[in-house]
Amino acid sequence: MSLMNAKHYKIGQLAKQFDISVETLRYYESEGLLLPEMRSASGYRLYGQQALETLNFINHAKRVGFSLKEIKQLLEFNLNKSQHTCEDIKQYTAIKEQEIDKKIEDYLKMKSALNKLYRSCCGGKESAVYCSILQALAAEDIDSDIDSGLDTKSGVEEKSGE
Amino acid sequence: MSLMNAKHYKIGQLAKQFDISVETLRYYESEGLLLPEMRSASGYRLYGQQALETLNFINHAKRVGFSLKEIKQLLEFNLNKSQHTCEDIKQYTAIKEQEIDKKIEDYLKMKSALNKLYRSCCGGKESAVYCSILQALAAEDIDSDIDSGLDTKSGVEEKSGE
DNA sequence: ATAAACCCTAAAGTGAACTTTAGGGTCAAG
DNA sequence: CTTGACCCTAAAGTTCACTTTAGGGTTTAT
Repeated sequence: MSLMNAKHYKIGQLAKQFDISVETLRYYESEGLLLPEMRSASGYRLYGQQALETLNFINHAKRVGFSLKEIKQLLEFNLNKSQHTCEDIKQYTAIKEQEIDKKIEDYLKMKSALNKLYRSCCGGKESAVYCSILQALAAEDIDSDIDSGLDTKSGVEEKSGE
Repeated sequence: MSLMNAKHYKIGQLAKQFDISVETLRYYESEGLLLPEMRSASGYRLYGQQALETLNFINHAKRVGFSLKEIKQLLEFNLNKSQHTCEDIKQYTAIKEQEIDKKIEDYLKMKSALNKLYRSCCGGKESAVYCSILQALAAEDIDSDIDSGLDTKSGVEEKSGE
């Protein structure tokens, strides 16, 4: 019953297997994502099969864009599968997908604006005095939402002395 | 000569014009991006026309994805246009575009992997015990690069006591 | 003249995911 | 028996772009 002859890994061995740092593993522990199965007499962390699976799960979840906080939640889902529905889990990924869509959209906008700048410039060896990139960045109307009150709003009149 | 009757804005007025916080303006100053033209007798920051232009430049540059550090560099380019070439400036935007391309690529990969998970799941009200999303995240081979040495590497043998 | 609205500085906090530092035990090899 | 590789903890630092806090002057309207 208390006989266990399963493999156990010290933190450095686990780190090497997954190509991450031991500090990261300790950090994951501090965040409640990956607890060692036990400690040796001298206090060394000993990880078992479960740790390999958890770490694998963490890596996969990271790869699809989940934050550590979200991964913690997903690990809980996975641990208590029976308490949750497919609907819940699917919804969780749907929300993440929307977030990622938003980022893609934002970056695509940036890329397009940036590429417009890029194409506008000759890129030659002449001085940038008339560089159209700098001109465009300095222009007041790439996107006009700053033209309210520039002429009419109150300003502080500065009279020579002061 | 020392007679100047240009408009000057106090920090709160400038903040309102650009719809940002006064703290942000002070932060930009601390980062060397936006210096007030002068100070009033009581130490209030007074911004002039130049500040409006700089802030406008900052906003445009932010919108296309430049960091504040990079914007500082761009402002320097803009200030000393004649010292730089179109080639330099164009190169600067090209590098940024590559970075953004990389991000888009990364996020597209995430989206695709995530969507694959999404589509695999029935999303029903039944328990998640066999949820294919959780199964996929727990699987060891979504992307096989962790199969080296799992069976052969050294492990710590743990014998009942200890 | 007083209260509200505004301004100032310096320093610390935020969040994410780690990394680094400092100081100190443990274990295997030679 | 000591050296080097490995492990431990607690706490602070990193990056980015701000925000918040604390404590205190100034200006404006009434």
